[in-house]
Amino acid sequence: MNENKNKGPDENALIAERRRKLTEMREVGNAYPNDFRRNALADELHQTYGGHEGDHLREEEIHVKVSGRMMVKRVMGKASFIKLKDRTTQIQVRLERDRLAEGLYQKFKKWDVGDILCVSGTLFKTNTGELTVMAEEVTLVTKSLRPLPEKFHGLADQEMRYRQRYVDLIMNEESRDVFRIRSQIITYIRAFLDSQDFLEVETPMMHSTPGGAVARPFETHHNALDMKLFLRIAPELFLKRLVVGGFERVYEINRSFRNEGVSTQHNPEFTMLELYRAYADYNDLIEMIEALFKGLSQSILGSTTITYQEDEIDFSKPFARITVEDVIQKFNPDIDATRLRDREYLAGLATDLGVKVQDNAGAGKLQMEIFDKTCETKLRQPTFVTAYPTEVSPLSRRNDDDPFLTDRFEFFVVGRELANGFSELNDPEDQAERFREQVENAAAGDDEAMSYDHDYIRALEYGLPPTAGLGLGIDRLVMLLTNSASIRDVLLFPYMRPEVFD
RNA sequence: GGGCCGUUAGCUCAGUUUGGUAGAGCAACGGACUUUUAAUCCGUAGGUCGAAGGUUCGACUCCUUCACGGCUCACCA
Repeated sequence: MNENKNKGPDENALIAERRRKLTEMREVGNAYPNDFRRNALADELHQTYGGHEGDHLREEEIHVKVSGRMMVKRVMGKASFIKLKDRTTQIQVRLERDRLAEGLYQKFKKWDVGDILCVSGTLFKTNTGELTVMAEEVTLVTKSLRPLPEKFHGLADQEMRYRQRYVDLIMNEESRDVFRIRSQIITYIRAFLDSQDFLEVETPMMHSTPGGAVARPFETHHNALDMKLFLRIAPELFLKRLVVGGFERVYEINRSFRNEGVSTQHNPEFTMLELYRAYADYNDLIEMIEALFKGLSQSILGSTTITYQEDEIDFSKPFARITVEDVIQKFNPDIDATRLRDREYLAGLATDLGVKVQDNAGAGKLQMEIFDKTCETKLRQPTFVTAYPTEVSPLSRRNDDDPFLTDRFEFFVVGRELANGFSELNDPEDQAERFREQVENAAAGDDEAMSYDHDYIRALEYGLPPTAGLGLGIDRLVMLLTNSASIRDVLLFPYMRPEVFD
């Protein structure tokens, strides 16, 4: 038996048996060779030779070198079938004792499902027409010490799928597909923006003043400088500094961090697209989002209609647009439309809905409470809600005709917010005033209120051109396009409480 | 944070209602088998039933607390 220090957690008899096999391999040579180079991937072989007649293939004598993890092993006496899985898909291999070097077949029979093999051989087709490699040489290049989950059901345990994503990815092709699509979505977004002359940038993730969103930040500490730092809650204020600097079109596909609850739609760290475009307003962004979503669904899923859980979503029609006050009326038909900005009236409605009304909440804040309670989940089809109250939009440009409102929208699909955008507030004096209000709110106990960012005001004083900007939740977008019910299904390593190893 | 549900062999699951000391399939181990497709056939081994207490002659089963997870409500994004 091996020494204790070499053992991983959860050692059991199955692992011990495989460890014993590894020890035997070490005794007769290099147990972890790395000198084999394949010359074909499984899906290339299926595409190129899958249509060939079996007799034809025999005559062609096509030699290939493949490698991958052994997912299936069927030993039938002096011959066996196995399946190797590479990054594309699986390819079957047949091993016959009498075609292999002396004693090799006996060694192979001790290998386990999960081991990583390299095979050289010739293509042929089985009686049932499956493209298969007849092995001439076979090498075990990585011994797998841990047994894989059961082949038919795969890995079903949700907790283990998230904690040990590597096992989930080995076993569940649907899970691999989700992350392939995630990558395609991000690639598509980059191409979409790059083609419009946007510059991709990276801005700090550690902020001395958190800002750009309404949320509690994570705090950390810089030892050498002995100072408090915050993980960013949004890159917004840095990106707008870049527009001041003359990068008129910028974007960042960013990881941001918010110290809030965890749910099927919230992870402490999440990915967002933020983009800023000078000489544009929020209507231009609405058009961009509409074009982006139509292009994405067509390109990624091959259709402009998609199924998400219980909903059929149609991206082909023009997306709906409605103002906050109109949508509140639509879903609250008994409301008194003449009192939509009457704080006392709204406070009463909010209280009836179970909202704890804060003393410093104005009509705008209360409108949003009512919206969240009565409207949000009903916005199933793609909808832009516009004209958000200034009170809840401290970075948005005030509407020219109605100072109660800003030129802002949020984008909803399947009852969830996917994006938030607005014409940027580029009046430094108005912005300074809004920051002061936020500071007052913080003093009054609002622990999500923004801080006063002096350097950001200074940047605005140099002059931010008229600009529009938006944030788009990438994780929620991926959920939508992969029909995933939980944000954890689209995050490779979602946040989990630490596992206890004893 | 509240509510509901779950945690049994490496994996997928029975067993809990009605307490009597744990089962199957796959995987493993030994054997048979040269075209399988969740291969098949014979045999063997594998579990302090999430943890700790309690009730009981006796607890996987009933009760309490805790841990982790899922769904959901609240809060938010």
